[in-house]
Amino acid sequence: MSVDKSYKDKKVMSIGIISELTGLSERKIRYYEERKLIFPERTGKGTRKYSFSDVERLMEIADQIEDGVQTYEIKKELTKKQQRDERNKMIRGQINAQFNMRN
Amino acid sequence: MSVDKSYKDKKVMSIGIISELTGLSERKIRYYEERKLIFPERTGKGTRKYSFSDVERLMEIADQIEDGVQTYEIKKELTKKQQRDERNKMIRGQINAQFNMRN
DNA sequence: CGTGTAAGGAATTCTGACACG
DNA sequence: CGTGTAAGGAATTCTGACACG
Repeated sequence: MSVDKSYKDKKVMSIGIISELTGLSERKIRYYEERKLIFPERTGKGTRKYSFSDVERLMEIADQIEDGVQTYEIKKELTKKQQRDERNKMIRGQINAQFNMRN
Repeated sequence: MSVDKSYKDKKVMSIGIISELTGLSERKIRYYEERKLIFPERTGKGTRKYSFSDVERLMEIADQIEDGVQTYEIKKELTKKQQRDERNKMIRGQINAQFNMRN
C-alpha cells in the first residue's frame, strides 16, 4: 500500500548539488535544517543527503524568507501542516479498520 | 516539445551513492564508463554525476556481465540501439517538416 | 578481460565559532 | 535573526598503475 517513494523522495544528493540546484549557499541550507525546516538524511559518516522534494521545499523556504517571513513562522506553518497530515492519517486508519472488520 | 528531463534523467548523484544504490563497486562503475557503456556528467572540477536512469542502466549492465556477456558485446548492442533511435529521430523530423509545409 | 587495491593529490563536507547588522 | 567566512579535520573522488586469473 503506497511504499515506492520513487525518485522524487529518495535522499541521494549531497549539499553541493543542492546548492547548485537551488542557488542557495550551503550555509543557508544548513541553517534551515538547524531551524527544523528541512530534514536531510545522513550517510554513515555524516554527510547530508537530500531528495528532489527537498529541493522544492528549499525553493519555497527561500521565497518566504525573501518575503520577510522569519524561520520561526515558516516552522509554525510546517508544524500545522504536519498535524493536519497526522490527523488525516489517523482517520484513514480508522476507516480501514472499519472496512477490514466487514470482511 | 518534450524538454523536461524531470528527475529521472537529472545527473545529480556522486559515485558513492551510485555504488550504494546499485551494489556495484566504484571500480566497476568507472570501468563501465571507460568501456563507453554509461555516460555520467562531470562537475566543474571533475567529479562524476549520475542520474536514476544511470542506476537502471547499470543494473542492466551488471545483469549482462553476470551472464557472461562481454563489455564489447554490450557496447555493440547499445550502438545498435542508438542508431535505431537516430533513424527514428530523423524520420520524425521529416514528418514534421512535411507537416509544417502544409501550414 | 574484468576487477581489486595501494598511492597521492585535489575537492567536498562537517562542526563550532566569530562577525555583522 | 540570517548569513558570511576562516579553521582544521575527516571523508570522498580522481587518475594511473600494478596485480591476478
